[in-house]
Amino acid sequence: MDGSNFQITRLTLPEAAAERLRTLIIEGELAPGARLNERELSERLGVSRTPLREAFRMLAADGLLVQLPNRGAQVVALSTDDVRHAFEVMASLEGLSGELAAARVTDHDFVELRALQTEMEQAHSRHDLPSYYRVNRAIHDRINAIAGNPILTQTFRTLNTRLHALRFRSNLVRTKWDQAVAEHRDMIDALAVRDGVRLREILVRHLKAKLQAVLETMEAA
Amino acid sequence: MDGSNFQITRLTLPEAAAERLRTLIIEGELAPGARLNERELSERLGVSRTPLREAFRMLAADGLLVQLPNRGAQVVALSTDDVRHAFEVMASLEGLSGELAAARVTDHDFVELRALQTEMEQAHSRHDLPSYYRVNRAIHDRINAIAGNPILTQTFRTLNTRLHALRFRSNLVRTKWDQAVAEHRDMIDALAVRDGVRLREILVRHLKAKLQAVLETMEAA
DNA sequence: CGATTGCATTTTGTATACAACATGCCAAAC
DNA sequence: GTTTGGCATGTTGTATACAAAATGCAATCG
Repeated sequence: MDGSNFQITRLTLPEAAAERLRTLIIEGELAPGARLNERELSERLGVSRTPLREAFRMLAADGLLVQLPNRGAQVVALSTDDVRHAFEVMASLEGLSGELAAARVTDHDFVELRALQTEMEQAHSRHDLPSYYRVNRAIHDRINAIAGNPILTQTFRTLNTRLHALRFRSNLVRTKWDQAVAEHRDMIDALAVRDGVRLREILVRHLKAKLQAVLETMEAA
Repeated sequence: MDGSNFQITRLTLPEAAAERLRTLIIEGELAPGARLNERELSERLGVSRTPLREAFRMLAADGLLVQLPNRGAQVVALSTDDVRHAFEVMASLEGLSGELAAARVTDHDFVELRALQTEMEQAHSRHDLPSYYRVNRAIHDRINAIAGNPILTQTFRTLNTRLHALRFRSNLVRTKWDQAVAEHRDMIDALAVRDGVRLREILVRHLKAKLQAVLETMEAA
């Protein structure tokens, strides 16, 4: 990785449509359970029905839509059980990710992670939630990258995308936030001594806590 | 579940096309790396290009095809690293599956598994490889079902489908086969005493052995 | 009054014509 | 001789017309 990436990426029309729909779903513009009328949507997006249908298929593969034969597509409505199941799998994958990362982490990676950790603590003390989420994601992505298993990364990302449709961010109580930051400190420490087993444990526990927070948010709504 | 299922399932045209393509890929009729010409394939399948394209999108989501913009679809060619990575993730998921299954297994499940185990041993002593594979798969599916996490099942199935494109079955050396059967016995034993940790270990080890066998087959070819 | 059947309307599914793009070849320029 | 530009050809991408299926409503029958 040398950082210089000159590749220009033109999105294909179906990709662009899928991208747009994805944000519409995640931002709640298209509510869970909503039926998507092809003609209407194609007009709203300024795209004909053919590429829109391909976008539907992509989003269905992501688990963001379900397609019923002859009855079109609708936005998935996740049950609390779905969320529990997804987190169960994600915890396992994060654990694996941590174990692999501990085995492969380089000093250079470590410097980067420390920097991110500092950034996170600053966001925390500033009560800057958006920055916190951004850095949080960056740290987890970084660990995932260090693990060096693209299939793991992709599998995890897919599950994560599904859950994003919940928009559970926003209400994070103080004590949980403090705890999460502390857990991140522990993660970096475990990585520093390359203790894969401990890192796995921390990550699994971390996700369990997150699941609880998400379930509480869901119940509130 | 009452067993009586009257639902008739008509596959949609894209689904049917995808199904057909899937077997063509798995059976090697469409070789890894092969480019799929839309017009030609649509004629061979007796389907127009529109549903065929939707089938492409589904298979691309499964990871069986890659789609390059304006350059069509081609069958993925898995590298040994891809296989290693996939197995790494699958081992983790199987482990989780075992852990969950041990916590939830009922006596009735257990009777079924014992029956399958007996069937497997018979196939083994008959040197009946096809039956062995069938029962093997049934056992793993059963454990997965007992685990009771549909998202886990689906995630696992997706990864498994990708690997099936390799067609690594066939040459299984005697010692490995003996070992695999013994491992299955251990699995059932671990389930019997609901020892999730041990079941996890066995499953992870089991998959590691399978990976070795697959890599050897790949190198031979 | 309730259930059922047929019809009208809406919506999705498929085929196909046309547009945009990629690719390979050849000629011209340097 | 190598590179560049233009053209011809084939292949993918998109829009749209038409077919098939579902849905809602009203009329009819019990």
